[in-house]
Amino acid sequence: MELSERKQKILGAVIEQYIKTGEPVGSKALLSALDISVSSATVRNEMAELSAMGYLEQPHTSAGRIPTNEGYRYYVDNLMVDRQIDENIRRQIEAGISNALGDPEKLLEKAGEVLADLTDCAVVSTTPSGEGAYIKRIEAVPVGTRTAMIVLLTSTGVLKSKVCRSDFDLKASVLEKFYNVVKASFIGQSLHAVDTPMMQSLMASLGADFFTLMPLVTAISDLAQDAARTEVVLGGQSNLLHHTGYYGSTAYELMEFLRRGEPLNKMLSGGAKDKEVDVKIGSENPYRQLIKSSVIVSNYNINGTKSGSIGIIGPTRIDYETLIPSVRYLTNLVGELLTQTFKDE
Amino acid sequence: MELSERKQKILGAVIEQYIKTGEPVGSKALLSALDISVSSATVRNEMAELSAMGYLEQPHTSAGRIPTNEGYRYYVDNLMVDRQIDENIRRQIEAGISNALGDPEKLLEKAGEVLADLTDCAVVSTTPSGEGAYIKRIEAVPVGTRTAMIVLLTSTGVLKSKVCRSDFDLKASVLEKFYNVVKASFIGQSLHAVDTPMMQSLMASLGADFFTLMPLVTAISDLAQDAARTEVVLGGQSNLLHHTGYYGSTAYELMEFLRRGEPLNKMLSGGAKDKEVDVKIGSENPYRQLIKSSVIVSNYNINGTKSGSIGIIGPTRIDYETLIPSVRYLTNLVGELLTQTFKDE
DNA sequence: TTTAGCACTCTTTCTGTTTGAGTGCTAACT
DNA sequence: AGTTAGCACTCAAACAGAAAGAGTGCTAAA
Repeated sequence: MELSERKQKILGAVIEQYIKTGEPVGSKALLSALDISVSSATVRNEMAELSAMGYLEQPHTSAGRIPTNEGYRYYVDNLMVDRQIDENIRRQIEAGISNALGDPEKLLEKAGEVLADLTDCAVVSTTPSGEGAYIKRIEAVPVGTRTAMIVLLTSTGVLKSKVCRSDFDLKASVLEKFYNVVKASFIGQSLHAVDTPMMQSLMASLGADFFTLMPLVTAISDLAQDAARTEVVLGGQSNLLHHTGYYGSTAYELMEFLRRGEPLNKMLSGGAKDKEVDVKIGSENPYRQLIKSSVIVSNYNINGTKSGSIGIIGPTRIDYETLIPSVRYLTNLVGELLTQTFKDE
Repeated sequence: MELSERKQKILGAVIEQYIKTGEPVGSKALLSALDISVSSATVRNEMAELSAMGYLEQPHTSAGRIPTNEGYRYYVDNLMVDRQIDENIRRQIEAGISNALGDPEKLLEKAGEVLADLTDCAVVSTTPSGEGAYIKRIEAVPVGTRTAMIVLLTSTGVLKSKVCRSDFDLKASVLEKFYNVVKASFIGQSLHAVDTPMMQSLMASLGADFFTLMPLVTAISDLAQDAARTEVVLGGQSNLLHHTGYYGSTAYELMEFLRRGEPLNKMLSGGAKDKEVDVKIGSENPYRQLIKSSVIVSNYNINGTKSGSIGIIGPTRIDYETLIPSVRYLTNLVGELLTQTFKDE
């Protein structure tokens, strides 16, 4: 659908104005924001056509126009200037996560906080997928005569731990056997390699030690699966309460949706396939709880392969032009940091 | 301040009714809920006196009465029946955290979820304090030629990790020296023993290895401090949005307050000194953001010593009679579980 | 001490009115 | 053709009574 240059200018101005003020914008108000020398009547005619095309709508007959989802879409795809990141914002981001090295989850939490403060949106991100990660180290630390904490560390820096209880005293001899098994069967294995068949054949080979080692070994398997699972890190939910439109049960439902995590995980891993930054506006989102919201997602790469995503969730009336570069910059930065810290050598 | 038996009955009935309905309760409505044979006029007179005493108030002249903070206080201290926990609720709690063994933080998260679902309140808890915990184990796992992940485990099951970067290659010989230092100076030490003087004298004794080991050793110190710090675990914030009275900027401010953590930490560690369960109503709370809320806190003990707290935050109009036993039961259960898992032997 | 009765107050709801913003249309103008 | 001025029209928001209803406080009698 081609729009005349003037229509584009008008549509863009309406959207930018509406994003700024939150009020429906009328023909007169628009005129002053527009450096075009036509009368309000002309603008009115154009706006009427834009409405007919589905880019604008009126809350009621005598009100100004607000953008439809299609309007925003056209704006994001065609009108918006894809700017570089603002220097100030860049500095804020860097200051925020400069000293946040640690495991990936902590880094993402910190990054989420920064982005939430910056965008006044909720921030969601997924921890690096287990894809390509292998088991770097396993430790069993006795915490009681018959309980031990099993700790597993992956090549991507994910650290998981679990307390497990045995039916026998965990004497040095038992631990020694445990470490032998660990060394022989687990260290260096990819996380995905620790699956049911693998565990079964391992169990079978344990022989007489089966009963003593079983709880410890199943704990490892649990941890490996845990580490392979991407987790959703959430931040800045309360920011949403700022925005008009998120109140009462709407706010509650959205919060509950965010808390659940699993749908978010699906959504994030699905999104932004080839694009650098993916924008989903209102009803373009796959979940009804997000029907009034926009989501901006970008992926981060570790060692050049797509490993996770960071996204922001806010009202459809959101400053796409400055937020998109922010999200893109942050994901790139996170990717770089994680790559640097956990690179294979 | 002594109240006649009838006044007590009336005050109690007003409060219970108001908790149930959320509407101001008038003399007539009360009459039917009260098994007393007097007229509404008499009740009216009594209510007028209760108002004068500061236990009840009217939103406006022609409305029914609602309890003041002092009213709730009198109810909680004198009128409420301190029931045992309801059998159904007990089962729900146990079902919820039965398989949540792991580190304390995970357990508290799970427990918080259960309690939040049960009470429709926000739940806050603090992880066990470092008091009495000692360092059980330290590991350095190389994740790059010059980066290593340092992992520290305490006797109370707290696991902390941090990536640190060295200026030298972390060869086996370096690690060996590291473990010698660890064994000699850290293992078995109480978390509080790792302080600045201790670190200084340790640094001085390192001699030629100072520069190679320094980053690793300071990481340990960081982790020890980290582990000694109690952390605030938060859950069920979105529940608050259910309740009338939490909307708009009130809701936002409360959410932000919860997010900040530090004040909560102070509040929880201060509260419930000798009492089993501590109830703070409205303006009794030390922070203005909680002026419209009630907080019910209880402590959990590990090995018989007070180690942390779990509390719920909701509107002042809250079902104290059933929620207090729930909080008490859960904290006891959490204490037992943690004691069992990490007991000294 | 209790109660019936009643005047009074104040919120809530509704109804109608006014105001103002903004539109769409028509007819004139370039 | 496209543009503009003018004007009637629509609708939300703001305001103002009026009526209904809930609940009170007070008084006087039981």
